[in-house]
Order: sequence, then structure tokens, then C-alpha cells
Amino acid sequence: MKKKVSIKDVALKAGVSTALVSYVLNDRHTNRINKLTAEKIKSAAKELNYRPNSIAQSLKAKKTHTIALLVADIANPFASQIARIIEDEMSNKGYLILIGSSDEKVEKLEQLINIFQDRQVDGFIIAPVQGSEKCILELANSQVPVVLIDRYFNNIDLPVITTNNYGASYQATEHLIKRGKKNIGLLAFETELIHLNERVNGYKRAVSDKGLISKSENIKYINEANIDREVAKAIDYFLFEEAKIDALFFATNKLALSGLKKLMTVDIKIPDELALITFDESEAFDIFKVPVSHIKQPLYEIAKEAVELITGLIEGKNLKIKPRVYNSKLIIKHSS
Amino acid sequence: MKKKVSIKDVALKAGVSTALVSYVLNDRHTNRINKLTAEKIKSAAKELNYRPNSIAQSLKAKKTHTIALLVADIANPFASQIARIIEDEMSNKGYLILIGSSDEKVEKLEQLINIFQDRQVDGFIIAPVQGSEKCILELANSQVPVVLIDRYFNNIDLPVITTNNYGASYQATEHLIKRGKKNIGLLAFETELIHLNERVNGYKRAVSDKGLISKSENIKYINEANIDREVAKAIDYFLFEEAKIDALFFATNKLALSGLKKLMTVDIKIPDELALITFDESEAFDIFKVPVSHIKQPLYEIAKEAVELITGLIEGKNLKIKPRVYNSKLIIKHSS
DNA sequence: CTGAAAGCGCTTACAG
DNA sequence: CTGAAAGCGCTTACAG
Repeated sequence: MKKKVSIKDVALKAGVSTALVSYVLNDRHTNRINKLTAEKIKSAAKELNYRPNSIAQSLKAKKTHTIALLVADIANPFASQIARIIEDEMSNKGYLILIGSSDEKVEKLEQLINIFQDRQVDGFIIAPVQGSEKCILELANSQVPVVLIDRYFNNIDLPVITTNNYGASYQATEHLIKRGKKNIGLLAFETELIHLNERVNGYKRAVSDKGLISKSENIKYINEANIDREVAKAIDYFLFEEAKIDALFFATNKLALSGLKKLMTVDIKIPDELALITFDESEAFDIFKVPVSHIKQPLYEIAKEAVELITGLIEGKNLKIKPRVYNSKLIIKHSS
Repeated sequence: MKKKVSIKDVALKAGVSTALVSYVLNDRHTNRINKLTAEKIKSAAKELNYRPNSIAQSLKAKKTHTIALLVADIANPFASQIARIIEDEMSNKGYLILIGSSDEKVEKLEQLINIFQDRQVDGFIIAPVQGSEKCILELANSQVPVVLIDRYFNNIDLPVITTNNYGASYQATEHLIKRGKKNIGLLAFETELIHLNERVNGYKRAVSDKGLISKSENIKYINEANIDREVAKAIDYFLFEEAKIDALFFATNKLALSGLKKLMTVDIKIPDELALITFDESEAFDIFKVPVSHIKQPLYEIAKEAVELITGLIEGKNLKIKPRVYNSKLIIKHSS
């Protein structure tokens, strides 16, 4: 193992103290350092191919220039796309991101938070899982900067960045109604996550605002663990039992993917007999029988704002804690 | 800012030296430490909610328990799925992963490597970009453990984990031929990446082995920057100009997604008039007109082996440097 | 059984 | 203009 070259080696080679090496290499006190000495140091560093050890710098500075990004599952396209944008934006500001997947489990999230705190990350960007209020609050109380994305809790005093789940859902439902649909089914997850329930609320409100008869059987709550089976069953009910819906709204892309798969096996005219619309995006939506209308979340805006907030907080800015809501966009395709 | 509690605070509270605190909390020399002292220390640590500072530990130990995972783009499902498995497996071994996207650019990869080396990561798992031989080699020469996944170079003395690109491609082509197809088109990327060109080679070899006439016009090399336009053009050529192919093989999932989108606009019977098969997977393949046959790469095996190798190397095991090739699986669906 | 001390690789206030 | 020294929060060989 080639020994790594340290600041000592550079100092030795240049015939100066480590202090001076540090000053020169960090462009500090440049005015009161001898030009020639500075040159000597620089060329010594170059010759030795010296690179400062970030770990040592972090220990001294109590700052790691690293943040933790905690999502439910980095393999989920929503998460990985956000991650990519955050990576780029943070990298522009000199930060690295450490990634953790909580798998929708509070215990795992807690564990990850502990590990990342031990690692002295400068801040956390978290898409919190259901039931994690307490551990998130505890984290925030330890004075580490935290910003929440996508998901949030009521009455929690933290910066939140999300989309207008309620409004977008309302708008999508309204759109289906304008298209003449009168009996709209909704597939949602069985969950306590507020942002997902807001989607249900937006749908409900639009249905009643527009004077449709709102039937509770038109909403099916799916258990994610048995998604394919439950979605298929719900769709069978929607189409072939008394429900007889003429439009179907998927509350998330996972539900849509599962539902579209099921609909492949059904002979039905889209959008005439059944209109479709879904929250989120997927590369799959363009190659279904008919391209699928969807609600495009403002990933870039969410990620970018998360980065602004977290770096602002890290730098000690006193930011107003209020939810930042970025509007989703309704993308109308042939399915509705 | 609440001050973080350090080992000193614990020592003070327990009335012992920091050395002892360290020993007790790390279960070292347990046999020769007074049981009562140990208890005192443990309860002091607990009361103060002490957590060791990993940065300080890393500086001392010259080991960060962190590895860098460098991919072309973490937002790409292939990368994010691999990342997720690596995250889990590394986490089991007490490691964290720092993620970087090189965007297929050598300069960006070099930059990332530098940054991660400064951060003293214990090892690198890299899906290298085209033309990065030199910088990868340089990295390896600095004695940091490096393992390459997915992509590789000839004559580079590093552990490589990949799939049998040639063989899987051969097998897929053979399958199409067995189905009675005689004029098979191939859509591939214009690239120097060996693993991708091996896919072309496998196709070519199967075509000639099976006695089909091999026409160079049946292979179209797509420039990724203009993927949708070029794929559409190639497919128009394949179907409506002299080529008249009866089967189409996509060399990657990106090409397939683009091609399937184009095929949505074409009225053609699949698989009778045109059979389809593609490398890689996508959630989209199940909801195309007809479910699409594909070559499923052994992501889990690749990721798992990458973790075994990198941790082995970090622990100083002397591993045989030979390519590890895991077989892809042909998943036959209705499209072929 | 326990503590004082050195050291990991930096930065920085201080003295000269 | 420059260097000696302290210190970030740990670990560990050594002495007793």
C-alpha cells in the first residue's frame, strides 16, 4: 500500500511548517505570505500529488459537506429521479449525498438516522415513512437541519416540500367529469400518509362539487403488500359487478402499473368505455394500449428547493418554516 | 446548538479516563476491566445518550466504512436497482454507500473519483464510462480496492462482474430463429462499450451459425443523443423499405422503450408479422400491446458479488482477478 | 485493573 | 512573513 501523502510530507519537501502549507493551499492570508514560499509549497504539493484528507478536515471543521437522503426505496423511479437531481444540485455546492432506503419501516428509518448522525452528516433530506413523526421530531430536536420532501405530517415544525396532492387530484377528477364521465373509480393505497390521503380527498371533493353521486364503493383501498391481487380484484369489481365505472383514477404510479397490467387482459375501449388517469409518471405510460393521461409531479422544483433549504439551514440561515407546495401538471393523453 | 457529547463527557461523568470508556464501549479487554467500572461507564454513556463520532474513528482507523458507487446515472432503473441491492448488502456489513453519477462523461467520472478519494472511501464499485480506462487504471494504481460492474475493458487488471452479454444475445437471436424468423433487425447503440458490442456480436454469430443471410443493413447503430428520432427512422427503414424484417431485437431497455413507443404508431401484428425481444427489463414491457420477451440480467447476483468482492478486497483478501460472469435469463413472452 | 500520552491529518489563534 | 502548539474526537500501545 503506497502511503498517502499528508500535509506533513508537503511541509517537509517545501521546507516550511504545516501551517503555511495549509494557508497556501487554502488561499488564506495570501497577502502576508511570501510569494516565493507560496510557489515552493504549491509545486511541492503538485509534485507529491498531495490531496487533503477530507476526513481530517471534517473532524476539525465539524462539517462533513455530506447530507443524508432518506427515501423509502432508492430503486423506485420517483426516488431515484429525485436523488439524481439532488445529487447534481448538492454537488454544485460541494456536497455529497449518502443514500438510505427505509423500506417504509420506522425501525429502519430510525436505524439509518442513527448511523447517519454518527457519520456527522450536515443535514437530512427525508421522505418520511408512515408513523415516523416521533423519530423525525427527535432528530430535528438534536439541532441537525432536516427538510421533508414529498411526504409530511400535520403539526410538525419542519420545512416541507411537496406537491399539491389535493389540488392535482381535484383537477384530474374534474377533467374526467368534463369529458362526460359520471362514475369514476379511484384506486388508492390503504395508508395513513397524509399526502396520499389528500389525493383521495381531492377526488372526493371534485366528485361532490360537480354534482356526481359519490359512492363509497367507487374507492378501493389497496394493501401494497398484495398489490397485484387486490388491484385485479378491485378492477374486476369496478368493471363487471354493479359498480360499472366509466373512468378510473390511479392514485400512484405503482397502482397504475399494476392496474394497466390487469387491464391488458380486459377487452374494453379506452377512453370511450373507460377513461384512465394516474398520478405520477412512468416510461410505461406511453406504450399502453393508448397513452395514459397523468399528473406529472414537479420533481425538479421539489429537489431543487430541498437543496436550497437544506444548504440554507446548514449555513445557519433562519428560514421561515412553511410548507412549500409546487404544482403538479396535468398531462392529457388519449386515455381520457 | 446543543453541544454533541463526546467520549470526554462520558469519561468525566463516569469518573474514568477516556481510554477506559473506549475500551468498554468497544468491548475490548473486557476480561481485565472491573465489572463495576464498566457498568458505570455504560450507564453514563446511556444517560448522556453518547454516540461515537464516526469521523474521528475514521481518522484514527484510516477506514471510513464507506464505499463509492459510481454509475452513469442513478436515475436509470438499471443503476438504481443495482444501487438498492448494494446498499442493502453493504449495510449488512456495516458500510454506507456514497453515490455519484458520471453522465457517461470521463471528466465527470475523474472528478468524482477525486472527490471520493479525498473522502477516503474504502473502495469503489464502478460502472465505468467509455474511454475511462486510463483514469480507472490510475485509481487502481493508488491501491484503493476497485471492482467494475456491468461494463469493462479488455486487458485491465481489475475484478469485473458482468453478465454474459454475448451468450444472452446469441440465445435471444437463436430463439427468434427457432420461431421461424428469417430476417432479424437489431437496434444497438453506437458505442465503444465492450459489453454492448458483445451483444451485437452474439447476434451476428447466431445469425451466421443458423444459416440466415446476414445483412449489415439489418443492424442500426443509434446515437443515444437523438435516440427517439433515430430509432423511429431505423424502424421505418426496417419495416417499410427494402429491409422488411420479421423480428426486431433491442440491445438495451432504452432502445426498446423508444422503439416500442414508435411501434405504437404502426399497425403490425406482433409477433406474427414482427417478433420482438429486448435486453434488460422494464415495468413497461408488460403493458405493451403484447408483453415483450426480454433478457433479464442477474442484478442481484451482480450486486451481491460486487459487495463480496469489494469487502473482500478491503479486508485485504487476495482475490483472484478474473471476470465473474453471471448468466442472464431469457424471459419468453407473447412478443416472440 | 486503570490512566497519561501519543497520534490520525488537518486548521488556526497566537507569538514573534 | 513564519512556526510551534493546541485541538477536533477518537483509539491504543505502554507503563504502572
